Formats: sequence, structure tokens, C-alpha cells
Amino acid sequence: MTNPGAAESRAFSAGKRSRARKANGNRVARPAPLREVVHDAILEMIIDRTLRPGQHLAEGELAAELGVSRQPVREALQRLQTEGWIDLEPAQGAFVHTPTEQETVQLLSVRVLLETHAAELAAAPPSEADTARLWELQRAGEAAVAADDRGAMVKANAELHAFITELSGNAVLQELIGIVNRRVQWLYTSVARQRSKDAWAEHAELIEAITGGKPDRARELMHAHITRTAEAIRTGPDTAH
Amino acid sequence: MTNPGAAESRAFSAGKRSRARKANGNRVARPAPLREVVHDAILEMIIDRTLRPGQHLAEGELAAELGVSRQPVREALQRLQTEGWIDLEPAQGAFVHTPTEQETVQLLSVRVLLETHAAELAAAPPSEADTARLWELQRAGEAAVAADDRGAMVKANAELHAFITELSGNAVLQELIGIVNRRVQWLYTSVARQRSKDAWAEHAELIEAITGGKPDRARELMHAHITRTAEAIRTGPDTAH
DNA sequence: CCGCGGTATTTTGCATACTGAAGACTGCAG
DNA sequence: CTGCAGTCTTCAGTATGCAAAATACCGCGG
Repeated sequence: MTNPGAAESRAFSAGKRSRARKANGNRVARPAPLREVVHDAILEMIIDRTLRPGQHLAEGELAAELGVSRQPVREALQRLQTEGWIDLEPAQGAFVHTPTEQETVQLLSVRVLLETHAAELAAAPPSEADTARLWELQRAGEAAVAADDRGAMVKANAELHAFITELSGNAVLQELIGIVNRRVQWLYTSVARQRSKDAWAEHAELIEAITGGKPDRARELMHAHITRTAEAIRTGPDTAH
Repeated sequence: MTNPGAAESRAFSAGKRSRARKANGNRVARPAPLREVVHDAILEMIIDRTLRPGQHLAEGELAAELGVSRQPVREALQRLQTEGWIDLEPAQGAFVHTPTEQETVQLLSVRVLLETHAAELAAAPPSEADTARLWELQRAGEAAVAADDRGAMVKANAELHAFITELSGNAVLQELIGIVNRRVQWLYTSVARQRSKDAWAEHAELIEAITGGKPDRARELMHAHITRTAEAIRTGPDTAH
């Protein structure tokens, strides 16, 4: 397995050290590396727009604000750069990345390619337990829509797509989709409210195709789904916040 | 991105950094971040098998060997982990990643998906200059085969695929293919000798399809090409060295 | 002979200190 | 008032130091 940093790239579970989660079968609770905490903290600030695109980030400043030394901050920033969240200018510091129109289009285009493939593979079909999990995530998403909770919508959406990707059984594909989707999530946040209702209806159809063991239909549905989301992102963001 | 080639291969010499070395008329002397140099140096050692899969790597050890402090080494190692080259064990150090059979299959499978798409996009068709560049790379590859120079074969192969990817015009796609292909390159090295002759014949056809502006044919050819290379990697490595 | 406890070593993780570069600001000269 | 030069501040890049954690090793007791 790729083991893309089982502990490393748990990019967005939000928040502080989640040591209670023994996610990856670690024997005993491990103190959660500070660089990870810092990484997640900064990422969360970027995703929730506390840090705005183009904003300048100084190591020392962030370090002081988070109450740690520059070292963990530095390492977190470098990882954020490889993930495309910030731009690290050689001698001046970090800037929150501002995605260009073109880049957005390209990102969404690649997402179609990857997720479509993943959906096809996922329709193996999945096991009983996985099927149950799919519907569980679906319910969570519908609940978020019903509650008009944008944060929950984004989270549920990310989790469902991540799980379908996982069902593809291809760890490399999963890793790449993870990279792409974390960036898409940032864009999706802007349109979550207006897009989520339709999106979760499409999710339901998609899950049926996957659990029904219909790869071709799953592919079609995922293609249409991702394309529509891409369209929503392209046309414009939510009006209010 | 990895920015390969920029860094000198290996700086085993002790001593400090060779700063202010504006070697070849670059407009301004660039400090060449040490972490990049270290990253490229370690990566090259992994690719050329100086560092073997499963081998243990200690920060201090590498630092001493490369004549730098632990800090740049540490940052380089973290990046190598995110790229899948090494596994960073929490309290014990880094280990050169050993790809499993399954992982190899998955990697090659994803490569088919991505490169096939890239080839299709590349057949826009490319400009005159790009066409010339394609044939230039083709000649370099054929020369490497003629000279039976494995290193040159691998290099030329990587460059041609990278350039076709670039022609796709999708930077995100290019980035992902870069990640995948650097790992594939590691595998390809083992079979370069036995595979290259056929591979470069296929490359020639592929280039014709691309420059001829035939996306469908380019896709087909790339699909067949990548699949055959995958097959070669799966079946086994070179006999001799 | 085998198991267990304790110590020693190795290695990461984090913090701090130092250096050099790049930009901002200020003061002076034209 | 404007342009230029020198200084001053800020910040990244790098090195070093210190402490905690995990493993390996050694010796002792059963």
C-alpha cells in the first residue's frame, strides 16, 4: 500500500489533536506531531476563509499566534505548499494561493477523469458493510442539507466521495483523488448551499448504481454529477455567507 | 514540483554551500535552496538504487554524509514521504519505500488512465516548435537504444512522456502524472533494456498521431503503449545489470 | 535455559540562535 | 520636489542544542 502518510495526510478532520481517534491502529495514543496540528490549524483557517487568498503568512507570526516555534510551522507550510494551498516565495514568505480561472477549470477537469474511474471500480459491487456505510453517509449529507449547515454539507460531501474512492480498491487512485479533492473542497465551499440539494439527490442515484453492481451506470452518473458540480463552481459562488 | 536537473547530482563534499554560483549566465544568482538539493540528491540515490528498498535512513547520518545540517535533510525527507518514496516511521527514522505487487499494479493502472487522457489532449495538434521538440526527443531516445545506454533510455523516456503531458495544456494533470511517473520510472529502470526497443517504435507512431492531430488514435496508441510497458514491468526485470 | 527489568543508545521532535538577503524607509543632494 | 543612496527592519534559510520516546542490549533472577 502506498501508505501516503497514514498519519500525515489526514488533512482535514478539523481541529486539535484528535488523539482519541486511534484511526490507524497505532498501539498507544501518540502525542500527535505538532507539525500536524499546525498544518490542520492553518488549513482550516484557509478553508474557512479566515486566511484570505493572497494573504501573506510569516512563519514567526503564525508561530507566535499558535504558541509554537517556527520549526513546526515551517514544516506545515512546506506541506501546504505541496498540497497547493499556499505559494512559498523564495525570500519573502508564504502567500495563500489564489486559484486562477484556468487552474480551476483544469482541476475540475482532472477530477472528472479520476472520480469517474473510481466510481466505475467501486461498483464491484461493495460488501454489505460498505453498502451500509454508503447509505449512512448519504443520510448524513441529507441531514446537513435539511439543517442548512454548510460546514456539514461540505464535510459530508468530502466523506462520501472519499469513501467511494476508497471502494475503488486502488490506493494510488485514492491518493491522487485526495490531492485533487482537498483543493476542490475549497472551491466547493462557496457553492455548497446552492448545489447541495441537487448533489445529494444525485448521490443517492449514484449509490444505488454502485451497490447494484452497475459500473457503467455508476460511471455515467458520477460523470454527470461531477460535471454539474464543476459547472456550479464555474458559474459562481453563494450570494451570502 | 521536483525541479529536477536544477540541482547538481550529489554533493558529498563537506564544506558549506557553494553560494553565489551563477554558473551559466542566469540573470541573478540564485541561492538554490539546500532542501531542494538534498531532496534531489536523496531521490537520485533512491532511483539509481544506491539506497535500496527497505533501507534505513537516519537524518543525522544523511546530514553528515551530505555535509549539511539535519534541518534541510529533515525537510527533504518529509517531502519525499509525501511523494511516496520513503516511509517515515514516527520514532525510528525513514525507510526507503518498498512497493508491493499490488501497489505496482495500481500505480500502472492509474498511469494508463492519466497518460491516455494527456495524449488525447496533446493531439490538439501541437505547434511547429513543439512538433520539432517531440521528434528531437524521439531521436534522443533512439540514440540511447542504439548505444544500449540504460540511463539515457530511462531519461529520454521520462522526458518524452513529460513533454507530451505538458502539451496537454493541463497543469494539474501534468502535476499528477509527474507524481506517478517518477515512481514508475523507478520501476521502469529495471526493464528499460528489454523494453526500450519496442517502446521507441511505439513512441514514433504516437508522435505521428499527436502531431497529425488525431486525438482518438493518440489515445489508442498511448493506451497500448502504457499497457505494454506495464506488462513488461509486471513480468520481470532485466536479467543482467 | 528462559524471562524480566533496567539502562544505554539511537533517533526523532521541537526550540532557539545566527546569518544573509530583500524590501522599506529616511535623509540628503540635485 | 524628485531621485538616489545608505541604513534599518524583517524574514527566510540554516545550524545547533536539548529533551522525550522507542528500541536494543545487558545482566540478573528464577
